[in-house]
Amino acid sequence: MRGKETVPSEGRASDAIVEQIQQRILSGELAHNSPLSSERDLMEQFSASRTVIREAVATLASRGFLEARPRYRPIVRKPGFDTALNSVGSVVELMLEQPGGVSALFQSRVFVERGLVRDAATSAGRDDIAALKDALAANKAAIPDSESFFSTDIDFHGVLYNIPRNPIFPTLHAAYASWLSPHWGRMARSQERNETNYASHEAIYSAILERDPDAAEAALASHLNTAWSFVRDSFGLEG
Amino acid sequence: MRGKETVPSEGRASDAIVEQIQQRILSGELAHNSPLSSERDLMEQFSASRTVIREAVATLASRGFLEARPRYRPIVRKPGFDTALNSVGSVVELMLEQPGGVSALFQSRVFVERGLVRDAATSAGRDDIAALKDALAANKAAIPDSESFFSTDIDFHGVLYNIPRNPIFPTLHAAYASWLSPHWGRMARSQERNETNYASHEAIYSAILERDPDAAEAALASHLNTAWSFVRDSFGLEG
DNA sequence: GTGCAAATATGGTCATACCAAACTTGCCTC
DNA sequence: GAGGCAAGTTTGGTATGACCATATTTGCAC
Repeated sequence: MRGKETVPSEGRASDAIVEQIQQRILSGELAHNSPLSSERDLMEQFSASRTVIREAVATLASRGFLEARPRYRPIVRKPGFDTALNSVGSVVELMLEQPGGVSALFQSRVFVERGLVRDAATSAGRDDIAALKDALAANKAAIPDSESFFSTDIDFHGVLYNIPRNPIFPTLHAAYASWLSPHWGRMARSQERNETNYASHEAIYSAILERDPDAAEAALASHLNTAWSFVRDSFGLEG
Repeated sequence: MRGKETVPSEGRASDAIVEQIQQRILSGELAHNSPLSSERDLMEQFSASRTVIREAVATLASRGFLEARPRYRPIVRKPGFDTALNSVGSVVELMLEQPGGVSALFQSRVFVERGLVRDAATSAGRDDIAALKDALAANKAAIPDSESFFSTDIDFHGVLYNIPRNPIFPTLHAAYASWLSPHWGRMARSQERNETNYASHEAIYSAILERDPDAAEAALASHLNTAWSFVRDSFGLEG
């Protein structure tokens, strides 16, 4: 007998398998970073055809539970907040190519960071302040080297995202960094600009130290909007 | 001859097909909401096996370019910002099941809306105010009916997300609504609580009218935090 | 023209086969 | 015994062909 009786009721046969494997990953039964069993093994385990197994694996991979490089064994990945961002990445990049896309994303970042510095000014703890101070110092030291200035710049802003003690924010920061960097990276750099940017960071820091939310927000908005207009003009973007 | 010579060089055969179809969708050659050609047609068009075609379709579906219900023809979807959020959905839901997940997400919402009402207070236009007023009136009228109060409540907050004129925000609002509703939905409702919530909305509206960002922010924070503590206590959540 | 039943097209699954690249084994050299 | 290399084996990627159940279309009857 060929084409065996197909289960008539349910939707997809692979769904059940996806569910089971997903549970095993979440429960730790399948360890993080360990390779998945071979497709032919899984066929036996679930008594399903290879077609279905492959479909299940593909689904899990698209959800971030497996990392499946073209010709290698899939690797088990226990997903975290970063996985979520990774899975949107491709779609977001398309959005960014549409008119106004980069601008919209950047403006949302400005919005978020305005809130972050306000909160920092009103409620940053001793350790937060210390972290900001360190990041600022590193940024200052990097002024001569545009490459590392770029990275310490990102780090300085990153400190702000840590202050809420909410894991969503650092993830968000990583997302902004990875999505916006491609555009920033193409921007001309100069020590002069580095100095300007450093001065802005210092102004933000000072306002936070002085517990002045309005000043902090204003300094940050001015800083980012200046940077934005520079990037925008660097290669004809809208907004 | 069976298993014809497989292209040795490239990684996945389906990738090229995915790319082409994706382009046709983005260019509009394949219209939004139109059904995709049948798999057997696509086999001819791309001279590929059904295996590869199906894999390509599955990939496109997972990226949100196609909506593939179990037994129907895939439907072409030109992705927008909402597609992106939709594709994170499954991962986010897992995050929410982890300790502190719901709390973290909700606190991020409070953060965003605090910023939104501040901006509304400083820069809402005539039409924004009108929209808020309408939403508020609808909310008031719905006080006796908890079901529609819930929905007009969401709408009222939604108006705030429209004010920045940035397509990311309405999308974000939809995301919050869909991710948090499952938890809200289980909360006990009463006309009394509806009245309390309505009063909060009115307070927010008034503060915006009076162009008082601090009052607006305070009113919103108080409103959401009260609601949160109510939900939290309703079924033992942390945070 | 409308309604419904038969015919057909289509997506979902199974089984089998073959290739090329990845991985394992084991022998051979230094 | 450590290291390297070649043969052998496993595994993922793809192609075919077949069959089921359901969606969709066709076509006849009223």
